Amino acid sequence: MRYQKGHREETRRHIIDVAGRRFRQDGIAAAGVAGLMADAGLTNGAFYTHFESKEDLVRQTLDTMRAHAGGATVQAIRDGAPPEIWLRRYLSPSHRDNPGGGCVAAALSAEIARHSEETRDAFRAACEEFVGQIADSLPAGTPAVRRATAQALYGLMIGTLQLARVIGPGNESDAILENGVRAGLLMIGG
Amino acid sequence: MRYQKGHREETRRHIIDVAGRRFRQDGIAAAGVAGLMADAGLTNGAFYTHFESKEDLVRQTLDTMRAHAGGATVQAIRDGAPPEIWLRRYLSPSHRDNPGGGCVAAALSAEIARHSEETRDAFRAACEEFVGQIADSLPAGTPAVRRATAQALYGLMIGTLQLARVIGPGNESDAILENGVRAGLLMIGG
DNA sequence: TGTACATCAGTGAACGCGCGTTCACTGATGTAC
DNA sequence: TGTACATCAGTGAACGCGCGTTCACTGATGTAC
Repeated sequence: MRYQKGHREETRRHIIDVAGRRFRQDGIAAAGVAGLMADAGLTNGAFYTHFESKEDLVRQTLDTMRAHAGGATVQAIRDGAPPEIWLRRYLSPSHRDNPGGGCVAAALSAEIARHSEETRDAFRAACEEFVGQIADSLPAGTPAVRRATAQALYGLMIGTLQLARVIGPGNESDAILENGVRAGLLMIGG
Repeated sequence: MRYQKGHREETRRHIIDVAGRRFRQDGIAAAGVAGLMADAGLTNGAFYTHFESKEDLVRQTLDTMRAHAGGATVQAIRDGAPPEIWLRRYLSPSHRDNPGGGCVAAALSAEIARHSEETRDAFRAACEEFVGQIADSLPAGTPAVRRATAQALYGLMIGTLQLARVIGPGNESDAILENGVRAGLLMIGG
């Protein structure tokens, strides 16, 4: 078969899309190339016509996610939702139980910290973009103060979501999330 | 050779000690059994006279760490240091640059969230003990309020340290840590 | 006291397996003449 | 218009490697008689 124009690029994006989901869900190391390609409806051999290596895919995946570092939360922020809304959305049971479509940092920061400088740079860019969006969404303060608050808020969000994920679905975990929301609002308000 | 009494138990503890360090430094999946045993001065075969499986070692390592979940920070808390001291110690460049001797949650929470329920239970126990110690160290509030604050504070600490680790040593990373300290103190004060 | 056997922590080679990566090949379509 | 070759996305078997795990064996010491 011969393919219509743009097919190759579409396939590349599709592989990245599948990889982004699997990486966040299972971890980078645990998501194998052959499995990713099978998920994408292809065989393992085709992988290397699109990417130099698995590490190249990781970097490209992080680059692509720049604008989606916070998962669905970033959309809420873009839509101009107030902090209470997107904070609750980030620290929700739904986000906790679906890491595959969620925040990259909450799912992968510790693992990526052990990758190459190049990969970490791609991750950092994604995080900084998200922090910037949080800062823009904050109601008050100088740019510097808002950025500082946004950064700490992001740390709180990541750490709290991870704790909730380790504990797993249930009342105790829900309480930790709710607790994080309140602490976050306090950080914004104070 | 024959070994003196308690030798076996000492060896077991030594393997756990080495594993705890390597797990936090390289991740659980990346730390292989043969490598761990070589680090402990033994050969791979002896591993299974001490542990049922690698997962068994992971669980036992987490159990052993119950009282050390926050790394060196927990000692400062026990010594009765005020929050500013141990918070600064947790969110320090030294802790950022030495995950092997540091907080288990900051290094492994995302990875452990993908392990079995049994392993996650051991991790949760370690975390709860640490949160309890943080709560006891807080200056004011009812037990429930202090516990809630301690939990959110722990989330902030974990997430902030991870962000600093991904960025790596440098001014930007140091600023994130300092920023986290200030946000944490604000959470305690407010 | 001397001898035969049991115990026990550890050795190191081997197992099957899945990983990331390579490569000869396929087959449909485009292009040159 | 017909034919020969180039292009290109993808196939699928194979590569070496390190993983977790197993197992026959070692060698020093304890114990029974």
